[in-house]
Amino acid sequence: MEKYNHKQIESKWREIWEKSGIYNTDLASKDPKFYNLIMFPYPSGEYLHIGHAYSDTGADVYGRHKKLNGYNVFMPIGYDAFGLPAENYAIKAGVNPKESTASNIEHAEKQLKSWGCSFDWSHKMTTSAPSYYKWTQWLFLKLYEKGLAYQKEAPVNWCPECKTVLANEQVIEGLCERCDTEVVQKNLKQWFFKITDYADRLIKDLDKVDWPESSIIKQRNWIGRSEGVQFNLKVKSEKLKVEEEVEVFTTRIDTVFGMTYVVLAPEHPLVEKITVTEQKKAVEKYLIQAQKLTEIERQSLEKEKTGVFTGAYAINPFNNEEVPIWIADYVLYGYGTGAVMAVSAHDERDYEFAKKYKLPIKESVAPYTKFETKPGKETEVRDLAIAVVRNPKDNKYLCLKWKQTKWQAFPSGGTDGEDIVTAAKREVLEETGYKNIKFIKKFRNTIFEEFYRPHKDSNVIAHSIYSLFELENDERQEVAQKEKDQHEAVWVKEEEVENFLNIKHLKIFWRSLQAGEEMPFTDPGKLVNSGEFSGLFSDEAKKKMAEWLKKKGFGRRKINYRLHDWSIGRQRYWGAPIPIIYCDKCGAQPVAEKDLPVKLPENVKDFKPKGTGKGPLASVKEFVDTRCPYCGGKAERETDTMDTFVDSSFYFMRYPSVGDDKEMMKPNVTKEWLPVDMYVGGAEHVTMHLLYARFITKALFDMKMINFDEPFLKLRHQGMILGPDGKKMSKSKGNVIIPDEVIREHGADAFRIYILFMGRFEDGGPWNPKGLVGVKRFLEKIWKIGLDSRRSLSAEGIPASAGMTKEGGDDNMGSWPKISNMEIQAKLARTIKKVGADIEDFKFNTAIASLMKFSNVLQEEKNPISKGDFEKLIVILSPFAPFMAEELWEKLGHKDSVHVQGWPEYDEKLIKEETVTVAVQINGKVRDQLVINAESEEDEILELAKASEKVQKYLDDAEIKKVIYVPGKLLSLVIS
RNA sequence: GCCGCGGUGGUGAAAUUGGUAUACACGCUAGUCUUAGGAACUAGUGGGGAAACCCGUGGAGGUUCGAGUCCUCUCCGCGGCACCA
Repeated sequence: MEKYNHKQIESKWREIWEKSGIYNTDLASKDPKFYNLIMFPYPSGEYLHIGHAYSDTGADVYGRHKKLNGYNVFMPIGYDAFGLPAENYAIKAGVNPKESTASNIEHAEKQLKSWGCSFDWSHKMTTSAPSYYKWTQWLFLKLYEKGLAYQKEAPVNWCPECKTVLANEQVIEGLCERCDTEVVQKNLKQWFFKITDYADRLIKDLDKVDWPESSIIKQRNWIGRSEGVQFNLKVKSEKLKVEEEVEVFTTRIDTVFGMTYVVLAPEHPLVEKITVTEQKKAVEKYLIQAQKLTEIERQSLEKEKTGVFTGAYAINPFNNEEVPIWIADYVLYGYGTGAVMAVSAHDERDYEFAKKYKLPIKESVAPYTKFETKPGKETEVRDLAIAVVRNPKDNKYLCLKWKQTKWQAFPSGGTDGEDIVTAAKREVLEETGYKNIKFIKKFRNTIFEEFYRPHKDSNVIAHSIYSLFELENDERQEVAQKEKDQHEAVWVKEEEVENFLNIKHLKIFWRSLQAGEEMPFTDPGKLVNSGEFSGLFSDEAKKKMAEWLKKKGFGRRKINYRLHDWSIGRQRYWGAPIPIIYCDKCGAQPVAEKDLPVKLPENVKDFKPKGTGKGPLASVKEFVDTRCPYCGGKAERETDTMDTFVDSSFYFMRYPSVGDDKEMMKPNVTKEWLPVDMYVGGAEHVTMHLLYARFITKALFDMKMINFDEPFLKLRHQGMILGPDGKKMSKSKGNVIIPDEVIREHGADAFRIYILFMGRFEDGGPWNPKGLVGVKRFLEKIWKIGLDSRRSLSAEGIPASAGMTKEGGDDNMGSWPKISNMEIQAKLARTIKKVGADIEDFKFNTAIASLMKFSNVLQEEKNPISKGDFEKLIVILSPFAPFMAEELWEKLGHKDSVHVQGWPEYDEKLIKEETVTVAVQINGKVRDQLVINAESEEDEILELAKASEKVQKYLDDAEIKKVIYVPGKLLSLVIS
């Protein structure tokens, strides 16, 4: 029999497919469209690694399944070829990036073609080609027209190694994402895209897409919307001649009565104006010190907070109190107003700072917990003294276990006009009998608790004040019977108190007690010491206080975002030049559309970055010198190029229109083919590429150039394939696996199946080729079933063993039975259903498992499968093993391709099991299994179960109290 | 610290979403065939026990007739964010 030779088969079909263009999509076809997109590869000089193959294969299986289901599937491919990594590679190799990119692409293409993916190569494009970046520049002009591209002097992230500006998203823990160099801040005039204008819609429209929930959350957090108020405080400083105000942003206006100082970021413009003479020296010293710190040092959490007093004061508009104004670098100039109101009692950072500089701490919000109350009953408001008695000898706490209710609590009671400490002491004596306890301290915060008291049949709102005592000795007096009936005193170990008393809601109190100092309370609660707002809950207070500020003209509601505008200028050679011309007379002028593309000069000898703040293009005279498009006078070109993420923010819109030199997007084709139906790629792109692409889409939507405002309807991520050592693959660790060798040895089909079989698509994990043999066996099994004539029947259905020649000729498919036996028909139907459903869910691993299971059935089965049914198997196998499926399809006598067939139909009736196995549980444990007719009723099954020997053993003199029947699954008996 | 994901046999992993835990595969053990096999096939394979049974999804509680799945707490691993007021 002909052996399965993957090399021969795969190269044969690769060639045939390429010639016939079977995967080239007719975009004008009437079939329903399906835009199946993968994130296009970045040919940086490394081989495409196993992660690319993984992602593309998953997407390909999905796309092939769609195709078999009648969709006109478009799976284009191209190269993201501009940008830093490609350029750095070229510099290292000592060649022009254009050359190295071309050879990198050539190599990547070989790899991509070996994977057997149904890419449409006829729509290929490369972002570094003038025919592409013409549209990158065009996009820039459109955004410029709408005021969404602008220039400003701004502190930017500067990588001294790459000698360029980086977007915030490209700075990872203070280091350059490409070369791990420490990023520094530099003030430069920079081009930005105004993505912040879209912040709200970028959050809101996440509702419209089918994306992994975790990615939606990641984007939402990245944009970081927070609602608050912004308001002004008058500044008092001997230095000021005119009145000044400081504006602050807060999300916790409800804590404003607790403000004890104000902090300005060191860069804040007011710093200079308000600092008093006396403090001038100290402030200057601090500013110099702050400036020296790098971004990482400044942001490191371990670093103790530092700051300096300006000598000036701000006036809290709510109570006209004067509070000192400090400067501290824990306040960021880039967020909000660069100034904050500090409330040390209710904010961790302010608390830490206040503690260090001995600034006052003032409570304005108290914890409030509402427990179950009984509506209709009288509600009493009471001051409650709570006694926390600690035994210093064994570190246990005195608690009460209530008898009528489930309460477990500290001794406590109403104050009845006494002072808190006296009341607490008295309660301990009355309730527990302990005579000698020593007062240690009183907890600062009042804690509100609302609950129902069964022993008094009323509700109470308790204003609880906690006091700490230490037990001096064991001396006790007799406890009154009345008290004894209600509760019993117990000593609880410190580590058990939290659970015993169920005081989760008192966490702040308990933590403070343990820390030996009172920690800030940062949750919402009930306002205290807050003038007319006292008594309100945080929620209402926020509203009322915002209204109050607005009415008085001090401030307003404000929404702030963590997201910054997208800095897109790069002082590098290998990118699309920004199409702007600077004229002495007319200023910055956009290049006319008809003059696009502004070509990147090719014969540049020195394209290395200079580190001067200007890119290498600045020294190419022929490039720089030009004419003003407005007045025609002498002018100079912008020499920055665009961030690569601009290239990739619209490529998916360009694909269907590739080849059109007049328009970026042909209206008809675009309307038909976009948005993208399925997008597959890595989760590492969520806060960069995916966010930028959504922004650009919305901007173009607003310009009425497209009729959709979300580019990717469905998104799926592949997991990360790690090196065999379980670590992230990297060249330096020497653990990079490239798929080429695996494919050479085992074939693309085996590789595709194995990589998808390893685990859940979105999980990934360490690469371990051990299991590949199993997949190989599976493929060879199918191959044999298809080819081995010994397994086949004569046309009359007589088994081969009954007389047919044992050895058929090579390539003889033998003859097939007219129909498969019922068992096989049923199992095939189930397999078709399961595989289809699993692919749709991206559960490729279980789809493959069910194919394997079915192939095992065929192998064990003495009566083989009919030709028609075997063909169905080949069709559902074809997305996973496109080469072998095609070869077998041909061997079965077909002239057309297996990849253009229809997904096989199956009879739902076949799927229903005739008999089912029902488990019989007794008190939750499986005791027997019954094989019964699937149609059986509960009564019948119960009788059968009772008749079972195994069940009877348990039923002896026991009474069946309850019967639960889950149809076709299990019968659960509860017996006494 | 915050947000998200995960922890199941010797290994990679399944589990219809509250219904017989370990499908499928690797590995291992035994056997068949073979001159031989890193081949193929057959049988077995969570742990304990001779068996009846008992125990088992990181750990501790809870809800339920029934929990890998839900709730509370906790430990560990991974990813993201990180002084965002």
